[in-house]
Amino acid sequence: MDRIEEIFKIKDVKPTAVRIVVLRYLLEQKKAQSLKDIEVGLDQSDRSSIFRTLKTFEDHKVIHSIEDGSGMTKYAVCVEGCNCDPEDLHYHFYCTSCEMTFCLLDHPIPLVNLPNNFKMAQANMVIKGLCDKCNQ
Amino acid sequence: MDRIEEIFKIKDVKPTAVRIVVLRYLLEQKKAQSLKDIEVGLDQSDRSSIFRTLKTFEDHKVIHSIEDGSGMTKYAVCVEGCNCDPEDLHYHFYCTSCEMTFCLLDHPIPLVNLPNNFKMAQANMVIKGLCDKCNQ
DNA sequence: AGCGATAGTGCAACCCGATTGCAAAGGTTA
DNA sequence: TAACCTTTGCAATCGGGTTGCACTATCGCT
Ligand SMILES: [Mn+2]
Ligand SMILES: [Mn+2]
Ligand SMILES: [Zn+2]
Ligand SMILES: [Zn+2]
Repeated sequence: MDRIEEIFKIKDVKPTAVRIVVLRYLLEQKKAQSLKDIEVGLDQSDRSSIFRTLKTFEDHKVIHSIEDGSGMTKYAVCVEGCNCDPEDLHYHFYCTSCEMTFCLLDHPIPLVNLPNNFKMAQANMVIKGLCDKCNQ
Repeated sequence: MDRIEEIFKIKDVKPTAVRIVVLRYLLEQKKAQSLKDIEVGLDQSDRSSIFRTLKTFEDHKVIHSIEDGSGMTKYAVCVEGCNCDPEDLHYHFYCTSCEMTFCLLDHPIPLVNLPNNFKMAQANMVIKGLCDKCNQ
């Protein structure tokens, strides 16, 4: 069973035509993708179908979304075993020059001592600056 | 000299009618405000004027913006001495129940060891969950 | 296989926060 | 005062995101 089939099975998502091409596309990318990126990258699928696919994927923790401040939500495939719990979260890096957004997969976010009685459920942690390519 | 005059002077912003009411309004708030929040809170100033005022304030580090994932950028007045450098940044908390966004002023963000040659300039760190009021 | 129920897709329209063009109003300077 | 620059208000526009709806594919059952 290949990676894509496996993900659909583990995350309990029915594999459909659009879902398969979107997931395959996302798995090929090195940077997080916006809805527009995916639409352009696939060039035949409908935007609203991709949109609903992304919602489904996010609900089932196939992907996670990143608010990088660019105005477009970005999406990236979750790593194996990720359940999108606080301990699964990682930093993201947004390069203000090339406008790429990366998952810093080996940079888990630290536990933050919140004020009394505050309860953390998720987090969106984005570091902005210059990536290695742009920082010459 | 009161706080408002002082801020305009220190941050080198010319105090104009709209700027004065916007800054005064922001200083009164306990939670970060969206453009819409400010427009409603002031109820006579024009949205685009407020918008441009916020841009001016942000450029001059009078306020900082927060992308909390709600779809509306939020703004909060910087504390005295803040220069919006990495060491001045703090976590934010977005309550998914009451939809309020707070500055966690006494929670500075930690230094992150970025991959080789990456350079951090800014950050947008938002923790999401339930605030003390909503976490009953 | 046949049939009704359910889920997914494509298209077009809409929503709404953000942004801009432009002319009027205000302020500054010589 | 006259020329100039800045700020403001209004209306229009942009663009990402979202939704209604009809059509199609798939599923569950007989
Ligand atoms: Mn990620
Ligand atoms: Mn803040
Ligand atoms: Zn870059
Ligand atoms: Zn709350």
